Parts: sequence; C-alpha cells; structure tokens
Amino acid sequence: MPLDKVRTRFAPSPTGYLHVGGARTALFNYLFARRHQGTFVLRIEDTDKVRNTSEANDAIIEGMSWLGIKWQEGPGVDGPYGPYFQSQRTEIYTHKLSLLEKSDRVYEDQGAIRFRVPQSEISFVDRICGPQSINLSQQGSRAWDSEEGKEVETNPDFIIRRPDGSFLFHFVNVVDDIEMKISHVLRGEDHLSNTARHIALFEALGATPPSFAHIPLILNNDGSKMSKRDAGAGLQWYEDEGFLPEAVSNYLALLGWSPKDDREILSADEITNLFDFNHLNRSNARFDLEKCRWLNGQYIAALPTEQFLHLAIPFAAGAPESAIALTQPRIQTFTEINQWLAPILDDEFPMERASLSKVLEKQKDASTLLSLTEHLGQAPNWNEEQIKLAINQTAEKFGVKPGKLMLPLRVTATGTAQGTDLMPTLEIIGKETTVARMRRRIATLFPTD
RNA sequence: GACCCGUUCGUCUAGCGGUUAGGACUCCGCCCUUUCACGGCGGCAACACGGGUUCGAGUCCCGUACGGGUCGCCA
Repeated sequence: MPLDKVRTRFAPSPTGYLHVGGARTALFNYLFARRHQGTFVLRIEDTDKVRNTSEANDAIIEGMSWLGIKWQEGPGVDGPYGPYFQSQRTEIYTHKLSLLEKSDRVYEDQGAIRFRVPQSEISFVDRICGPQSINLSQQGSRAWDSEEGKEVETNPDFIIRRPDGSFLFHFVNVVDDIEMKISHVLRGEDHLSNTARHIALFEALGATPPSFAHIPLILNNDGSKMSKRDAGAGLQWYEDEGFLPEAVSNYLALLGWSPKDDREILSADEITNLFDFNHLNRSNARFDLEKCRWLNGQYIAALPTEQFLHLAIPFAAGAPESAIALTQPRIQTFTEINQWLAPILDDEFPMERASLSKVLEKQKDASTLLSLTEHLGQAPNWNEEQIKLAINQTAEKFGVKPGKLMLPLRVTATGTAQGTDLMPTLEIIGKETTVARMRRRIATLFPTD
C-alpha cells in the first residue's frame, strides 16, 4: 500500500569523493521513494565554503548516475522546491531565521547566532532504532575534550549561523527538509544523535518532523571505521576496477537490508518491490570485497556476449574479440581480463613454477610432447576437430588416455595450467605459433633431451 | 567520560518461545568437463558472557563485556 506523498532525499556535502556508505544511503532513499511511488531528491549541502570542491560535487553526481540512482529533483533536474544547492538558498535561510528571531528562539553570541534548545525532553520513534528520548539542555551542556581527556562545560544552545553570515548544517538541513516537503529521512546512524536537535528546530519552525530511520554504518572488513584511504571506500574505484553498477548496487543493498529469504542476486526492481523498514538491519555491516567481486562475476557471466564484449573491450587493449569472449565465464571484474589474455597473446609468457611441476609429474621425458607437437604440426586444418585428432593419435601411440595430455599441452602452449577453454584458445593462437611455443617450452622443460 | 545504537558461522545474513539453528561469500573434498572455468553435490564453521521470566529462550527482561556512533563557528 503506497504511503501518501513519500519524498526522500540524499543530502551529501561535496567535501570528498562519494564513498560506499553514502552511496548506500542514497540507494536506500531512492529505493524507498520508488517503492512508494514517491519522489527522490538530491540536495547538495555545500554550506562549508572552505571544504567544498567542484570535483567532489562531480564525483557525487557521476557516482550516483553510474549506480543508476536517478533523482526526480536536484542538480540538473528542476523541481518546485529548488534550487538544490544550499549555497544558493541563503535568502530562504535568512527568512526562516527571522521567524526564529521573532519567536525569540535564537540569540546572538560573539557574532554567531545560537538556537535556544528546549528545556524539555524530546522524544521520537526511529523507524529502525526504536523510541528515543533526550533532553538537549542537559545532555548538551557537557562536552568531551579528547585532548585533555575530560569533560568540559559547554553551551547546549548550538550555533546555526556563523559570524560571517553563513549558515550551519543543523539549521539548513532542517529548513530544506521542511521546504522540500521531505517525508522520510533515511540516513546513517551517525546522525541519530543529531536528530533531537533537528526535531527541536522543526518544532520551533512550526513544522511537523518527518519520519526518521537511521541505518547502521558500513565498516571495513576488520571492523574498523571505513576511511578514505581504504581500497573500495570510494565508488569511483568500482568503475575503474571494472565492476558493473548493477552488481555494486545489488551488493550495497545487501549490506543492512535483506529480502528475508535466501535470494541474493536481485534486480533493482525486485529490491524496490520488497524494500521497507522491516527489512532493514540494526547492526553495522562489514564490507566484504570478496563477496562483492563474486557477485560481480555472476553479473558478468550473465551478460549477453555482445554486451560483454562492448564492456570488456576498453579493458583489453587491442586483443581480438574471440580471445576476449573466452574470458567471460572466468573474470570477476573487467580488470582481470588481461591476466587471462596474456597466456594467449604473449608468446613469451613465462611458465609458472606450479604449472611447470605439474607437467613434470606427468611427463618423464620429452618424447610424448614432441610427438604431440609433431601431430599438431601435421594437422591439415587448424580447428577443434583436428586438434583433438592430433591429441588422440598421440595418446594412442603412447598408450595413455587423451586426458593425460591436456595439461601438458595447455602449459606448453600457453605457459599456465589455469587458462581459458583450451581448444578455442589454441585456435586463436594458431598452428604455427602453437607448435613454436611448444618446441621452445619442451626444450626448457627437458633440457637434456 | 556522558549519552545513544548494536552483538547468530571469519564475513553478509535467515530466524521473530519448541528448528538436526537455514542460505550466501571464503576455504577443503567429490562429481561434471578428454583441459581450464562455470556448474552440481558434500564438508569445516555461529546464537558474546552471566543472571532471570518460562514446562521450554538465539528469540522476552536485567546486568557485564565487546564493537560502533555522538558530544564543532564539519556535514
């Protein structure tokens, strides 16, 4: 049953790149709005002139676009409540501030303007964390000085405007949520402690607060807080590494949300249809890059060949399409293509130690392999059928099973025991090159023969 | 330090008073494959701890421990 006029928003500040936690928050807001035929708004909270960068702004917009998160209102998409950059909304904030001045909810302190917090208990029910109750005038009157390692007295009335006239997060965030008619606020749990302040502002401004839902955070694999340095913390990394946005989006959704059954590979539409608060978790999740890669591999394998090639070619400089196609069932990310391609394309690909010893376990001397090379060299046509024939003839001659020859053939022709499907691989390498490579590697393997 | 949130296999999770505690990633074994990969089958592996409540507790309550968050003229 659709809720009435659901409006959600993602409100990042352009101070760094878009990290996975933010991307997930955006995704959840987007999914929730779609689930209820609502509107998803992107609002850029660029009130901190010192820290904002246009690169960070671009990273947010590009990152969300790449992930497939579409906003119905926001940068580049006009709506009834714009502009959607807070730096362009000063008049609105000034007007709202005058309202608070009239009702004596604010006062000046050393050029800054402080909001008078209520003396009473502020209660609200978080859709994920449950009932909350806090008295700002008491709780906010003490702060922790981490350098001194002790508590210090502080003014619970928080500042909403700097002496230079610029406004601060709590105030602009609430004003915009009111003005943009936001109905549900889904954000990181790091904001749970801010919510009482926000509710106080909503009420001071005569507005009904929206529903709040604070989602648990994403941690590193070792449980530490995910920071900018960590690989995979920024969304751009996934695009660079050759992840598919659908897979990343799917993985992100699974962090803190679940369909409550055993499904894991779900389309955006499937997730949308199931997305609701009671499917959201309460505990922090650690980011598991291995599983994200696995999921990406699943998505890559499911791609139609045409589309796979289209996406893969930029990652495989100059390689023939036939060779690229062989990698599809093997890669988890597109950047892995080259390590599968190298044994096919590189005549000098060095034999791996492990592969080498596997051959020597099966072959006492060079005779069988030389004979195989001979048979291959005599093949009238270079195709799968003829290659198999050459293998079978050699096997018969030496009284061994054809299967026994596969690994030595693979290693001498490509240099590695783990590679792409052998017959098509040999076809791509070509007869002359295959034979030449085998001769050279056999000589290396059995130097005395 | 105060306040808040959390705690099921190593990781992501299902579970919502009675289950042989299920699935997935990783790892290992087997099968399939005349090779490799995919895939299939199987295995290892969890209810943080202590008290209650109850005929019965992973599930409810309290405490402890641990993890996370907040305490800015950042957002």
